[in-house]
Amino acid sequence: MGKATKNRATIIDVAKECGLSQATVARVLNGQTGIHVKEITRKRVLDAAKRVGYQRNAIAANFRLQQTNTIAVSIADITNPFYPELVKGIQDVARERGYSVVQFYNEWNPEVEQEHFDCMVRTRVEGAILSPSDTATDFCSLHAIPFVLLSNSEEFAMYDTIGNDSRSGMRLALERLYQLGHRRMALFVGGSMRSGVNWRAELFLEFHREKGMPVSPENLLESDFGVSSTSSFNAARRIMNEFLDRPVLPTAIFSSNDILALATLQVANEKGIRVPDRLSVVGMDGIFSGEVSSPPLTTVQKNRREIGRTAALALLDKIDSPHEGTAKKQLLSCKLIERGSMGPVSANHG
Amino acid sequence: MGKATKNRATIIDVAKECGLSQATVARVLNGQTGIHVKEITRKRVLDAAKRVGYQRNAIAANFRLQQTNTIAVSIADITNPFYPELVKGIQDVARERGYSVVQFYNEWNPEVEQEHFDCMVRTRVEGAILSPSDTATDFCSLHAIPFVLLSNSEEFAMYDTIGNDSRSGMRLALERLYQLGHRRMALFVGGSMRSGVNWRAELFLEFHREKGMPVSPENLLESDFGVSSTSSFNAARRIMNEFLDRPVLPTAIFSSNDILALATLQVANEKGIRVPDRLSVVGMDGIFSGEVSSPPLTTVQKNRREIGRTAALALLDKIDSPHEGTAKKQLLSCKLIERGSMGPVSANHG
DNA sequence: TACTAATTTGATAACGTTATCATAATTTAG
DNA sequence: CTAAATTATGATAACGTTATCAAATTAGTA
Repeated sequence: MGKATKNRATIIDVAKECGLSQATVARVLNGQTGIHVKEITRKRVLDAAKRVGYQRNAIAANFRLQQTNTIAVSIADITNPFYPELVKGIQDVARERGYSVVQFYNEWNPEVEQEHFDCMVRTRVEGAILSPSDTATDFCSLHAIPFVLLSNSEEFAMYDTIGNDSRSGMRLALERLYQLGHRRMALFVGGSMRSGVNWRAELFLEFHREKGMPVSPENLLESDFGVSSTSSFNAARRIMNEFLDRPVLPTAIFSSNDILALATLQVANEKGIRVPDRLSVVGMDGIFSGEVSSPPLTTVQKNRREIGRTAALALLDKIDSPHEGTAKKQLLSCKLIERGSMGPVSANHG
Repeated sequence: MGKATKNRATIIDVAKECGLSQATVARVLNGQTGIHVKEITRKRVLDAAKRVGYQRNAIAANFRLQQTNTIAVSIADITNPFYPELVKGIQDVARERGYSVVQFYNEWNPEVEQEHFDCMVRTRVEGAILSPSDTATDFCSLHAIPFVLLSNSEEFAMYDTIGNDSRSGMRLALERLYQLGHRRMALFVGGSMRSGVNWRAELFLEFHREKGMPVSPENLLESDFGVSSTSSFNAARRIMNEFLDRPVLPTAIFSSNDILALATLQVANEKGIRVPDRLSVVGMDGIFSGEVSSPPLTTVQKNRREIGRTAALALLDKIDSPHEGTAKKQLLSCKLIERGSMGPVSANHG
């Protein structure tokens, strides 16, 4: 019962209604371009279609054409504030080009992710945009369906990837902090399953070497990876609650994402450590929460909408011409958004 | 070129491979329950399927069965922090029950919304969860597709709706503020296209009448509706920038959503109006940004995940048994989450 | 007019699956 | 050791659309 076995009007019903063949009706209603049909019969068909309430059965059409006009998006978690904008960018481009988008959320679970891949194959999506749940994610079950990855990790060098140039973005922030007089900085990274954690630390150390600044190891902070924004945030708070009690603090903390930075900000506020007067806080991503914090968060903004758009365009290109030689890697540049949480080093910095 | 005309193995290929009829193969691979097939032939089929790399063609199956196992979700904007949680709740339930979810974002545009409805009909989704872009939204193009609405507005009394009991939630907050000694409160509402704006004001006034408190009209604030969170936020900031300069301020401001409240909080912080000592700020929704603000935002939390789950369950019920008499209305209760932005009225309140 | 060329319509075969019915193989009972 | 009951397999008709080809109509030209 209740199955969608509604007797909806088909092309044949329309044909009967207007006394023409179903071929003609089909031509009028869904006709490929450059097909001849008399104006008067067109009208006959259209009227009849309206009378019987015809609505094209897309399942049948897709089946006949062996195509779905659908692309898949696989991400870990739509409630992670990073993704909605990205998904929107994808949707925008896809709809423009007549594609539907179906989303899969794997909750960082590789098994679920694999199930999703199988589902993509079964449902014959025509392409996929994947944010791998893990560096070890195996794409071979996707067979012949074209896909691009959302990643800036080296691990996936053999695939087409779209990501942000986080390295340059991070340098941008560090340079600006240096320029503002900061000489004692901390790095706060979140353990992520996906990316090799350490390039940030390397870059941080390298930057300090270049500038001839020493780095105290206790200024390299790492927080647990959380399955949700809230849990990441709370983990980061715990770290900062301890760290900010130390007698000698850095003048600036760069965090590998905004959630860590917001936790830093909140704890600093609670402890009466004035931001940015005594501590500059810089994040990365550019999520909405950073706009509404007090003070607003300075951050290395990733243009998430643009990543989505770019990924979708790359995928659609690939669908249209699957030949391709080498893996293409696109790195979108980041932008430093200077807001109230960053300032020059002032006299009262110990 | 590039169309997904991959020659993927079909049931017939498997049949050839193992020397059995396609009927038998079909029985093994996708068989309905309670069908007899010898264990040895089952194995023959399974092996052959693996050899040729058979993956069921879901388009063909859907076509044959005239069903899609898909439900649609129509919302305005996934980047609005209210929705991702809700969508996740829907996805959870849907996947549990074997349904896929396809999402539509109408950007508050009723024409786009109608296009989406048409698309749902064409693609034969088996049900829809709709967050109407407007009180005037017309659902008749959905024909025989079962749907439920996400709304707590009276306007849609004739349909099945799932929403939050925002009225009770708001009372919860006002009562608590009263209990904390607040006698001079302001109401800050965002102009929304969807809901009759005024029930909040009515409730606010009614509450004050009950308690025998006067209401100064200048404490009824309204902000423009923004198409994005950022624009809502900025509009609210403008209002508050002016309002908080007045000589005599309320001791508490209740906002109809968290974004307005966060704008209030930020402007108050900028102006050195200490929250909650001199001003208590209470929001509504329970978005993530409220957890990470300084101080954290007290808010009337809507359990968005639960709304999603409830809506999905209601819809799937409706799909399974479409008889139904009267429209069912479910109002989920809200919860007051007390965080740092609310406190008792203190001596230093003018 | 008659004959070709262009245009317009109609009949029909796929697409890959599931479900129905018929047939073949096997078991059970008398 | 048959007849009936059960179990296992096969042949085939849908589902609604699009695309191919053939047929019919109209227009164009000598």
